[in-house]
Amino acid sequence: MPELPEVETSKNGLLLLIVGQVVDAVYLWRDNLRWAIPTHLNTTLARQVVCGVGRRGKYLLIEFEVGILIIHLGMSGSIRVVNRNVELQKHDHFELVFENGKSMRLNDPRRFGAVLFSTNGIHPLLDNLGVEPLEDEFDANYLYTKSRKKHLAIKAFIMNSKVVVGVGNIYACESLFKSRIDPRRPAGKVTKKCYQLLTQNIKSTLSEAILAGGTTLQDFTKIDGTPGYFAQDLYVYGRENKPCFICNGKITRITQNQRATFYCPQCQI
DNA sequence: CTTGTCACCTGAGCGC
DNA sequence: TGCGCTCAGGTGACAA
Repeated sequence: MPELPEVETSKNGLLLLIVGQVVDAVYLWRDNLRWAIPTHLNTTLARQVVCGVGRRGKYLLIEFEVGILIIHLGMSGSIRVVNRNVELQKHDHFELVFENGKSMRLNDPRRFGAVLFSTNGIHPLLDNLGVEPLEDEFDANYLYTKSRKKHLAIKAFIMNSKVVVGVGNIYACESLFKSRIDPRRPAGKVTKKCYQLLTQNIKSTLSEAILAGGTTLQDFTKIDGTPGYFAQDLYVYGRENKPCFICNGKITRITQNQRATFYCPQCQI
């Protein structure tokens, strides 16, 4: 579910709601998600003040003086901030209760997400991550240089978090469509001119999705539990056999690396 | 090193 | 209603 815009949407919500708040209690409603949740968090974070909320790729970073709480939403995770007396929902796995009576809850049905902790600001999962797509260093030259001699498909290339973080299945499909690039093209054969288009379209697609509050297909909700509205702006994702908005041809669905790819065979070459 | 596949897990939707 | 099947926003670990 959550790609970069969804994580950014969650981050922005948390910035408003939990920065400056003091942790009253930490609840681990189960001991693991994708990995074990550090059991010491209830003592480590007690009485700690949230000093900031950040994001690296699709990782949410909740900053304390004693370290950083690292949260990943996996495929089906979402975060809500509610009053602490609100009843727990099914799949609420982790909870930070604050002294102001609010509670931040991580809900994740499929449990591909993660809750981790770093005392020194570094973590193996955050090492070796590629550039942020909305930063200036992510440009045509970067992708062009990185892709030379690569034989894998352009779609897999831009979804590789060691190249650029935060571009998931939806936005990869959408950005390639807007750039009129066939998702199957070998990354190493894509011209710099095409990469110019592609980097611009990745940036604009992600930015617009952030403004719309992310894409809600099934699980994702914003901090207040309401859905994002970017789904109504999708050109190809989930539109198999529907007419292309540009040429009226049929949107096609193929499988690449066991992930669905949607594209227009007429427009994308 | 590069590329592709599997695994992790629950739930929705569909055909029968 | 219910069963069995397919599919779903991610990504680390491993195989070839």
